[in-house]
Amino acid sequence: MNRPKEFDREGAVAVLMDEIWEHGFEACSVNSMSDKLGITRSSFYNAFGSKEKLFAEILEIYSQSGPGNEMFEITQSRSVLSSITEKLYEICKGQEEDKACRGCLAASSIQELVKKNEELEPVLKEFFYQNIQYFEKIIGIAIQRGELEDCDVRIKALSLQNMMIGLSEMSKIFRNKGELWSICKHSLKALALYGEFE
Amino acid sequence: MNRPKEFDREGAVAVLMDEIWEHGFEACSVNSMSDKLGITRSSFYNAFGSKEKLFAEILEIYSQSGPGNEMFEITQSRSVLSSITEKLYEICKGQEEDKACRGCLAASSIQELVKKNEELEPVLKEFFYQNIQYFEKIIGIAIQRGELEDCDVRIKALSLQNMMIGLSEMSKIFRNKGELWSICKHSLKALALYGEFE
DNA sequence: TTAATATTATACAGCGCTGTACAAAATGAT
DNA sequence: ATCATTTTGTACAGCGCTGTATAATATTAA
Repeated sequence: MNRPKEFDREGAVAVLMDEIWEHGFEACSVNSMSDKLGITRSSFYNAFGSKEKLFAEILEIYSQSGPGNEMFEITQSRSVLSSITEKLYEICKGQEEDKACRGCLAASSIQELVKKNEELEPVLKEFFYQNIQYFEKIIGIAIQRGELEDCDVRIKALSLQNMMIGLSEMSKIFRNKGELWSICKHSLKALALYGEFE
Repeated sequence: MNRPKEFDREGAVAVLMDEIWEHGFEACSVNSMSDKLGITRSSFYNAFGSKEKLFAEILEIYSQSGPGNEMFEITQSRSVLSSITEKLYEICKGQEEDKACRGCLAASSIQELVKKNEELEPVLKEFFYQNIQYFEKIIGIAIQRGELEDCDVRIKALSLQNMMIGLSEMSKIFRNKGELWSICKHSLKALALYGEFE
């Protein structure tokens, strides 16, 4: 009934996520992204609506696949703190090995979007609000299970988020092998959120 | 012997620091900055050489006046941890009150410069390296004075830096009154770097 | 007054980007 | 085969930005 798309939309979104992750939201023009995909700007606007709508879509995917909800794999049998610690270990290793120094997509976008993009600022904030809600939830579970002393759950969650955003940026500057994980490990222990794993 | 400048260079640098701090390095074009000062681009290039040289100059001033060396006022009579804590309290309060959500100039510039600006990347890194050196120094003093248990000074310094960079970005997202300081206080206590003040 | 010097003004030629508007092409249902 | 629909191609008109080059201007020492 209609002319079919000549490109794979899902694959395109993945490509553009990498582009924006690496070069940043502002540096990625509609022009350059269209070129990257080998399509025209017409097709871009037709498929994604706008750069903003595309980014919102990408952030949604990022929050499902990367960090975000169900970031830590919490199970009945496994220690919450170990789950947190292992995931952060993986993140540290990943960032140390990332030659492009991309850090966390959401954290890196704060500077470019807050107070600079009316449409995307609330989208990005919502991402972090949900993240914190999730952190609060699992920290609550850790307390219930007796893995963690009773404490202000929100402040603990925010402190963890704070540390993780810090890591994202630190990973771009301090590139000594193993150092990022040392910082993370020390900070987790300090926050009483460290658990041995494996 | 020569035609005098028709503008105050020192004042101009201060104005441009505010511009870049608020809008970011990339968003500030030579055009817009020249307009802001009411001078032509010729005069801009003549006075500052390039955007990059200007930024390096600004960062130098920032490191002397804002954070950076001698950030914490360490004296013989005063507790090192109290000095750290008080300074961070001031930073938190300042960021909470900052309507423009500017955060830390250096931290905010990481995303825009690392892997994106060959000339400024090393300048920005040097800023953080010096910062860490300074942190190591004062943490060493704290240990000497018995204010802090013996520990890996570098990791402690990096963890502090990590937390501070986190705060810079968190301050743009989480704007509840007093929350930033709560995070900071909790994290400082966790790192054993908290000291009462006043 | 003149010459030397530095600042400021004007202009150039080119680049990439924006969003839209309209035409062309490709498909499937009727 | 035609029609409706959607995607894709081409073009428009305008904007801001870049760095340099050359000319005009203002100052002061000689």
